[in-house]
Amino acid sequence: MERNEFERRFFLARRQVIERDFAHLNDMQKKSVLATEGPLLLLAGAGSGKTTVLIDRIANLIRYGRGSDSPEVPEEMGEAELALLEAEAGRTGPVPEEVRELCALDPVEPWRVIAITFTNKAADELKARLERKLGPGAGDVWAMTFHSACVRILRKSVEVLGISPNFTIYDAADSVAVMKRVLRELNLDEKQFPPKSVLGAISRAKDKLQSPADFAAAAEKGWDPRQKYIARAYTEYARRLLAADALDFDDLIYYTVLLLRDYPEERAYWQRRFHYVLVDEYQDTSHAQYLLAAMLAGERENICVVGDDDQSIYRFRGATIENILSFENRFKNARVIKLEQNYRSTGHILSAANAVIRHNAERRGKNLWTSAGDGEKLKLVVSDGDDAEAEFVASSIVNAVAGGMRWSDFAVLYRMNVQSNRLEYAFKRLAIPYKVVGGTRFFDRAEIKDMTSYLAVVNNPADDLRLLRIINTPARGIGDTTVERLRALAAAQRRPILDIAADAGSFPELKNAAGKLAKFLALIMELRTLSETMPLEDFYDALLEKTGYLEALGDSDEALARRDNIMELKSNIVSYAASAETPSLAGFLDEIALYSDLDSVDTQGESVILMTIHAAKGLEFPWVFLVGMEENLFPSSRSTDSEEDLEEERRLCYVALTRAKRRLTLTAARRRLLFGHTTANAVSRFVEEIPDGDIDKPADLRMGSEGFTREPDPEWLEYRRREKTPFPEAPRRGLVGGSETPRRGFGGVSQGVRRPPAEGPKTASQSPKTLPTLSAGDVIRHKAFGEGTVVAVTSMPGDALLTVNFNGTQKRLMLKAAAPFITKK
DNA sequence: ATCATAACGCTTTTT
DNA sequence: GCGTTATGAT
Repeated sequence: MERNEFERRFFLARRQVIERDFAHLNDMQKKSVLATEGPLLLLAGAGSGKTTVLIDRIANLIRYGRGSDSPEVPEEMGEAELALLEAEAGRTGPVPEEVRELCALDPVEPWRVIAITFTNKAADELKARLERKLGPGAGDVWAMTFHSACVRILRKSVEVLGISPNFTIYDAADSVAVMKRVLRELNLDEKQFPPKSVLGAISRAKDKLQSPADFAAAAEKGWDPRQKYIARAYTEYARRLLAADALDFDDLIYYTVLLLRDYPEERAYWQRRFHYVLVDEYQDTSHAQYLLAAMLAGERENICVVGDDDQSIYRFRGATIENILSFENRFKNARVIKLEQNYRSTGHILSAANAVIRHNAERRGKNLWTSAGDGEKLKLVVSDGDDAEAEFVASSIVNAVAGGMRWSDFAVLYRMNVQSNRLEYAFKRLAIPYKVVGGTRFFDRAEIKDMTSYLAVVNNPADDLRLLRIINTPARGIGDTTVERLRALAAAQRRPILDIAADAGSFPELKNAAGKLAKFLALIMELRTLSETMPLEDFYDALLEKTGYLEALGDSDEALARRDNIMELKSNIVSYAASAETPSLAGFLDEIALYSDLDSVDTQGESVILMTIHAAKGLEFPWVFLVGMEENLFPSSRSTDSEEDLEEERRLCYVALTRAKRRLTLTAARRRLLFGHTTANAVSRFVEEIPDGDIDKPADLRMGSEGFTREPDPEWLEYRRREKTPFPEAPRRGLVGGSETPRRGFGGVSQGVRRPPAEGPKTASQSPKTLPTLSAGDVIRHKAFGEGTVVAVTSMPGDALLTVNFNGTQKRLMLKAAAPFITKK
């Protein structure tokens, strides 16, 4: 046989054998996994098995190297090996180890693979699934966010830029705090120069790799005088951060790009290190992030980016679809593969999502399809007010749980965090276990910021921002005047504040405070020493003790909550110390800077999840409620006058719709209390964009006539069974049977407005049901919680608070709200 | 220095 | 409507 012919056949057979390992994938997915070499753009629709592809791709690299994609055949391979491969090619099932070895062509060491994701959540999932697939060796793959990857690179290499490798990371709140001080110092009015928008301008500048000097030069040439002031703010902001050895989020990317661009040895080092670069959520990357990925890939150009232009929802913070749209221009021989088969949702859901997104002009075009069947139509439910909307959602969930679903099967998605309030209120009344993701963050709480500021100062005494926060917390007699003098001296001498404090004796204006400053300094120094000798969690205890923070809190109710939070931080430290390879104070600080509590969402836990649509990206739920489908809310009023903004909102809607696996309920309220005013908005245009064939909605939207959710239907039970989730018991007829309405407010019951009575259910709302009379000791049966004993009844105006013991766990229920779900035994 | 109240402003989404 | 911050009083 000619060597040419031999090699052709060998390559073919090898590829077929390798394919056996990925037989569970569809053709497009397989192609994506096997195309290991060169630039690859993967357009992966929602629910198209993108993560699976990413995992298998990495598995393929590690197992077979270039084997599936390169025609190269090792010299030593001969006819015997070919015969073996060709025989194996015809078979199915897992490939025997010795055959695998024949197929491998420079298998890739795990640490040569970097998979960059956008969120920690995604990175963690990637890591976990890689580990499951490949075993512990997978731990060496760099699966992390852009920001974490940059921290790791910078910790090793940043010194050439003249920045300390022990730099501190400033989060968004820190940045704002610094900027406020900068603006005050520059005498810039915060109204004319809102800190956040100045920071936004700086952020955009860094994305374009503009230094303060570059920015100032551009501002000089430009026509907008404001830019010159912003340039000054940028200069001073950057100066302060550098003086404090601090980098903000953007700096992490910015400096890494500078490092790779301007330092050939560093570039060479990192390019030699990584042979394969993968970027997830590519549609959400910024220009600088694209540069970073491209530079890491280097001339090898083994760069695989995965994204969905229809799911780009972070344009407002610098993400640019341009990256996706122009990938093939930048990488000339790029391959492009579309993944359009959806494994998540049923037909009507996908059809609705496709229909909505089709209204966007700026996109590559893609159509999701499924073989799962049509499933259920979506449903639109219009309530009178936001309170009724929330109650509808809450009672639907209780009903469904009574019918065998689990709390964790549900997600309630909304546009803005403030919308969670109403929902929470309704959920509390019905004692529904729920979790709100996002909103006020744990690490943003004052007492937590205090504690982390101590940790930050101990770790980096030059961190003036954090130092100022704690220098007099708890009060130790270092007042505003002293602090002001310290700051003035520090600014004048370009020295850290703590340095000045240490030198207090030599400044006459600090004479009065010298004693107190010395004490404070001694405290910090002592803590520093302790931090070097003690395990992290013990050090934290020592910190609490030496600072006297807890005592200073007092013992009010609020203080108790704060204590709880402080102990919660401790458990954070403990679990960090347990999981990190080499736990350190610096490592812990990195972690809390880059991780939000968004990352700890467990969709496993037995709770309903409430979150913004943004936070839901990448997640899926059997039943999704998408609330607040009203004009001015979604799409947000700020986005309706620009076509680009509107398209981003529509993509957001697309993301929301594609979160649902089986059932999707949209809700809108005729009146809503928003920003202090009652507003009445039309139903969202996005709802109108859903074909009638895919959604059930009231014939006359303004009138409303929808009923109340029934018990889950047999289809659901079947689905649950398929998912192998145990059923508590078969649904039974409770008090809320059929289409009974548990509370007023649904079904278009008007509130004193001249509106024709709705044709919907009206029984309960028109003649209020007599509330069951209950007293302590009564045994009741709750639709969702089962049997329980009433422990206490506290009467309240027009209602009563029940404390009920359900099988050992106590729940508090409002009688009126819970009545429809309760039967007295 | 600490507390209370008033005023304010902020209402998109977050690594 | 909310929470945060600025201001003033004790």
